[in-house]
Amino acid sequence: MASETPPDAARERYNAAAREKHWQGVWEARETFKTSNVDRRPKCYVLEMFPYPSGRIHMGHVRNYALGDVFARYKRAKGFNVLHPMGWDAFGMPAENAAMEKKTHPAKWTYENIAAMKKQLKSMGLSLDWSREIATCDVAYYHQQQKLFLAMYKKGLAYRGVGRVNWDPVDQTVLANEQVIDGRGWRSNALVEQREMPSWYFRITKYSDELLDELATLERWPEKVRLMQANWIGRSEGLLMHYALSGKALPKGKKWAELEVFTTRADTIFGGSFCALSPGHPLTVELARKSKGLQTFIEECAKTGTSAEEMAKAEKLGFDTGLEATHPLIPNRKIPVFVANFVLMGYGTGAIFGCPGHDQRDYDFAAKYHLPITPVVVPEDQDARTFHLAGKAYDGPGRIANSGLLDGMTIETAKAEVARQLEDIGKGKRRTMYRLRDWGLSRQRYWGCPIPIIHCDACGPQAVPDEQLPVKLPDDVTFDVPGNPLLQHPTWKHCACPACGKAATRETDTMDTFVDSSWYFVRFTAPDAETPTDLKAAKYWLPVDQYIGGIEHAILHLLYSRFFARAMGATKHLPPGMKEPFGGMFTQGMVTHETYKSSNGNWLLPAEIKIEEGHNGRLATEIATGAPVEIGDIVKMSKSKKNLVDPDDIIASFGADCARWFVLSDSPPDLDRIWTEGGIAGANRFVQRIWRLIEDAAVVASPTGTKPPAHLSDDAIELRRAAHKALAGVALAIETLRFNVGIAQIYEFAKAVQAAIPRQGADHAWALREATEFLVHMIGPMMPHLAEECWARLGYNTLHADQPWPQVDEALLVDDTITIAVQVNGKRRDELRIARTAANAEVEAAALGLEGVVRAMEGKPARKVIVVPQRIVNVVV
RNA sequence: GCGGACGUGGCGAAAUCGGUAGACGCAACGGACUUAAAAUCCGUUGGCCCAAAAGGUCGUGCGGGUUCAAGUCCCGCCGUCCGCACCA
Repeated sequence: MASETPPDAARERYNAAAREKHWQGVWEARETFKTSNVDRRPKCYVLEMFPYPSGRIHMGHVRNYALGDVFARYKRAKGFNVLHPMGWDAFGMPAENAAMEKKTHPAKWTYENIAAMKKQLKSMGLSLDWSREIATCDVAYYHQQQKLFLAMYKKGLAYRGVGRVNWDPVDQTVLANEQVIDGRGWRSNALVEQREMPSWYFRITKYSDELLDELATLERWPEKVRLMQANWIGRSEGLLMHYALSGKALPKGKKWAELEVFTTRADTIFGGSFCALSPGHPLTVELARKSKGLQTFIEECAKTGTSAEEMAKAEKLGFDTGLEATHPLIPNRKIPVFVANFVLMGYGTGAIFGCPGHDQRDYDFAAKYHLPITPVVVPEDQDARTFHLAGKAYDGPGRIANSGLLDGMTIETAKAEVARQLEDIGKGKRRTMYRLRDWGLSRQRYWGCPIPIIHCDACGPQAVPDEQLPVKLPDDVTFDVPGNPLLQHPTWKHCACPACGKAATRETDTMDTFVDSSWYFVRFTAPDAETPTDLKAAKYWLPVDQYIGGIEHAILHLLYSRFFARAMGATKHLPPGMKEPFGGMFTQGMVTHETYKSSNGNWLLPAEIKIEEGHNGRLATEIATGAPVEIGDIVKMSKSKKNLVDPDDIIASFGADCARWFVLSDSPPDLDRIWTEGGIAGANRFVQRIWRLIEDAAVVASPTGTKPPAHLSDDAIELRRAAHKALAGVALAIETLRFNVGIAQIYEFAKAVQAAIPRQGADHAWALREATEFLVHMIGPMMPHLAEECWARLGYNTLHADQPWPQVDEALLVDDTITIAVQVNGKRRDELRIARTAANAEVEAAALGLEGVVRAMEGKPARKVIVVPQRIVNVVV
C-alpha cells in the first residue's frame, strides 16, 4: 500500500495558485455563498467594516477579512444561514484629490479602484455574497439615503443650524478637526479660520441618555470601546445657578441682571472667588462693544492654537470686566467677573464660578490674578483649621469646611443641600450636561451624497419632493478652481421651489461620509429594495451578530450607527425596538513589520533588502548596492515607512490560504500581528505538510462511509480522543474569536495524525479516516481552498464548503486515566497516573507512595493532604 | 492631567475556575537523507548548580500580602502602549 505514495523527492508540491483559482471558480459557479432572506435555519449576520476603495488592498484588509471569513464559514458549517456581504465606502475626499492631481473624474477613479480591489478580495477566497454588493456612491444607494435624510428631517432629527466650523480660506472648504494640523489646513497649509456657518445637523443629542445607558446592554462589545463611547458622550450631573450682577459697566436690560453658570461642584460655592465668562459668551460680546481692551483680549484668545497640545500648555489668561457677581446664598459676598480664555462656550452656559481650592484650572487662574484661594473641602484625616493646600487644588474626597451652614457635610450631601436651597428660591436648577454635540454633517464638497433640500427666498428650506429624488450629482464638474464644485456648477443648483414654484437654489452641501456608513449594514439585508430598508429583511437579519473592524472607529462610526438605528426606528425604517445595530463587536489589531533604513536615511521596502541571521544577530544589506541597512522599529505597515508587504505578491507566491493562515496564527486577533518572512515560510510549510499528510492518509485510511469496527485498539481510541478534543477545542476557539489558540491545537493534532499513518489494521484505518476528515474540517474555515482539495483527495465529490461541522462525542473528551501533579509543600515533586474516577482516599494513598514525594517529605509525617479531584494533590509536611 | 489596557524564554505567545508555567509557532543549534544544495524528517533549546544523567535550585516587570497552592486574587511601586484632553 505504502508504495502507492510517491517518495518525497518525486512528489508534486501543492500548487496553491492553480488550485485556489479552481475552487474560487467552483464556488462562484455554484453560488455557494449566495444567501437567501427566506430560510429555516437560524440566521447569523457576519460583517467586516467595508473598505474605502483606495485601489489596492493591504495586509490590514487581509487580516480583517480573514478573521471575519473564519467566523462566517464556521457558522455556515454549524448550520446557520449566514449573511456575509461586502461593499464599498466609496464617497470621500481622496477621489476629489485624485481628480485634482490626475485629472480623472472621481466616479471613474472610484469605480476603477473598486474593480481592482474586488479582484484582489476575490483572490482571498472569502465566503462573500457578492450579489449584495453596494457602493455608497451608487445612485441607487444615495437615492435611498436621501429618502432617509428627509424622513429624519421631517421628524426633527435633521435640522439646519449655525455652528462654528474650521474653514480653509484657500481650498474654500470646511475641514474636519483631524484635518487641521497646528492650526493649518492639511492640504493648503493655510491658516484655518473659525467661522460661523449655516450647516446641517443630526440631532444625536436627543439620544444622549439612551446611547450612554444602553452601552450596558452591549455585552459582546469590548469594554474599552464602551468606555470610550461613554467618555465621548460625557454626561455629568450638576446645577445651573444664577449670580446677580452689578457694576458700572453692566449693560442695561433685564437680560444682563443675572449670570447663569453651570457647576458639578455646588458643594464648593463658599470657595468661589471669581466668575469667568467665555470669550464667546453673549455678555462678553456685549461688553466688548464698549471696551477696546476687551476686544483686543477676545482677539488674542481666538489666536491661540486649536491643537490639543497648545490648548493644554496655554497659560490661563483673564480680563477683568469690572463687574461683580453676588451669590444667591451668600448675599454679603461679591466676587469679580472675568473673561477667561479657558472657559469654553460650547459647554454648559459658557460661564463658570471659579473655586481655586478644588479645581486646578481655577487655582492657576487665581494664583496669576491674586484672587483668594480658600479650601472648603478637607480630607477626613485632616483638621480644617490646619489643612493647607500644598500649591495645588485638592479634588479628592473629604468634608466641607469654611462654608457656614454646609460645614461638616460630605460632598454629596452638600451638593444636594445647595441644590435644594437654590431651587427653593428659584435661583438654581439641577441639570445634566453632555459633552456630546449634535452631528454636523454638511461638507462643502462634490464627492458625497447631495443633501436633498431646496432653498427658496420666500418659503425657506424645502424638502425635495419624493418624485424628484434622487438629487443626482452632476457629471460635468471641474476641479480647476478651489471650493465646492457643486456651488460653481453653472446650472445644477438652479431649480424651482416645490412649494411656490418660483426660482430657488439647491443645497450645495453634501453629506459627511460617516452618514453613508451609518446604515449600510441595514441596506445589505435588502440591497435592491425600492425603499431604504425592507422591514421584514431587517427584522430577520439584524442585529449584526458579529461585526469586525479597527479600533479607530470605536467612537464615531459605531456611535453614529447606533444613533441611526434609533433614528431609523423613529422614522419607521427599522422595526420597533431594534436599537442596537451590532450585537457583537470585535476590534482587530494591526499588521506590523520591521522598518529598514539605508545609510543615506531612506526607508527601504522589505523586498529591497536581504537579511542574514547568524550568531551575532541579524544583519541587513541592500540587495541593489550591498550596502548595510539599519533595522528599525516594528510599526504598523505604512507607505511612508515603506514597511509594506503586498498581499498580491504573497498570494501569488504562497497562496491565499497561506496568507490567511499566517495572519490568523500566533497573535491574538485583537493584538498586533508582526509580519515576518520566517513566519510566512512556516505557514507555507504547514500547508505543504497538510497536503502530504492527506495524500498519505488517503492511501491507508478506510474508504469513505466505512462502518466503525466492533473493536478498537488503545492506540486507535487515543487517536479518536485526540480528534474529538481538537475538534471541540478548535470550535471553542473560533466561537470566542481566539483563532491563534485554535491554530495551535490544529498543529498539535496534525502531528498526532501524522504519527498514526504508519499503523496497521482495520481499526486504525477507520480511526485514521475519522481523524483525517476532522483535520480537514478544522482547517476549512481558515484555509478553505486547501480543505476543498483535501476533501476531494479523500474521495468525496461534494464541496467541503457545504459540509457540516462534525458532532463531537463528549464521551471521548474525558480520559479514563489521567495524570495529576503531586506537590509537597506547594512544589511539584512527582506525578500520578490514576483512574479518573478514583476516590480521594485512593489518590491520597497513591500520591504518598510516589518516589519523588517520599524523597521530598524526608521522612516527616504529612500534616495535611489536599486532594483536588482530577487536578492536583498537595502534601503539607 | 484624566481614563484604560498591558508587562510570561532570543521572538510571537499559551495556561477557559487559584491547581504540573512556557502548549503551539518563529528563530537558533545538532543529526539523518544528498556528490552538494534545496526540500523533507528526527532531536535539543528559560537561567543557574552538576562531566552527564538523575536530581536540585531560581524563575511570569519590582516590593509586600492572602492561601495548602498565585502568571491568575489584594495593596503599593516601576515601565510600555492607547484613548481623551481647559467639558467647570
